[in-house]
Amino acid sequence: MLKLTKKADYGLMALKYLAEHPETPALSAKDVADAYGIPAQLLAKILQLLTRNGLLRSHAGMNGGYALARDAREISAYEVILAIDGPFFITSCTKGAKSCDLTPSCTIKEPLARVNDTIAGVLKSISIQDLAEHEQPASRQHHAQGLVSLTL
Amino acid sequence: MLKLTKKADYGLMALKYLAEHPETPALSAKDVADAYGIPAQLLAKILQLLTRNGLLRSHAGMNGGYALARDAREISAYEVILAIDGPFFITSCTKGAKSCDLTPSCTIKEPLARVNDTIAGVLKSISIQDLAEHEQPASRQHHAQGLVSLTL
DNA sequence: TGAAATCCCGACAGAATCGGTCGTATACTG
DNA sequence: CAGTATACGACCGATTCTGTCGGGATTTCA
Repeated sequence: MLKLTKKADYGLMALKYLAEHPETPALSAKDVADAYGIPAQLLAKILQLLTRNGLLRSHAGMNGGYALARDAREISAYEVILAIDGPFFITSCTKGAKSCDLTPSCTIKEPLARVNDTIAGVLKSISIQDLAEHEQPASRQHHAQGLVSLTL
Repeated sequence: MLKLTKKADYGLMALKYLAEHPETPALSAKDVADAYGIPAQLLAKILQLLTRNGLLRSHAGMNGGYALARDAREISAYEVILAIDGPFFITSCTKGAKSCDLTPSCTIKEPLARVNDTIAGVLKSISIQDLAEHEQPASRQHHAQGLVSLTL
């Protein structure tokens, strides 16, 4: 659990790819899809989503394609994920400010909301630029206490 | 996206409930389920999972039920989620140390692995105790730079 | 010993979500 | 006008998730 959808992954990969090719004025969905072996039509839809949300600029016609709408430093992973997967919230009962569906139960959500915020914060702190040069963003100081990634 | 399954939610709620009732030697799955309006049989399975993973101790027979296997302070949200949902990883292609399926593509995962570690760290830092007394754990110093939870 | 309470666990069905495809319409280029 | 490309809705198959059922084992207690 707690994983990104493939779509979000694809989206991040695509933006990264665009960030790595600043010389070309635009890259088509197919170009990017081929570069990574991603289903082209699927990626196309994802890029359209990103365009709708203002992260990309698109241009139809020959030599058209997509380009970053802003500097790669100004686009966060958070925005990308939000644009593609919609608003996320770590808790399953997510009716905005509303409490849990029927039961007055989920007293658990206040603490988890802070976890959610923390995650969002980390995601916001990661830019496409950071992905492109894949090494420590170094701007981050939370090298997370020891973590050897238990993930089993 | 990026949300816990209901099972994990239920599991956390149940542990919290147990932590809040230290006087009783054991609570049955039904007791907890009724307290929150959770499907009893489903919760039963979840509690069994937690027992198998050493987070709970169970006792059959009349007046049997479940109790925390350790102090609430010594059980982290991370363990609970791990026990219920299995190992998670934020990236979708998660073949352990292996890289992405076919394509040599996912250069995106190294940075995201660090995000994953950060999330895991936060989750590890939250104990059932923290959930029970639902206020700032205060042990956390990353009050996450400003975050107003954009989650839309 | 027998009944009741309770945990244990595998199998399964319905629903939701996700991944991916198709078809068509629209826009731009030359 | 022809070709390239985006835009977008509909749809389907696969997986995952939620919840239920049924049968079994263990403990308590009368």
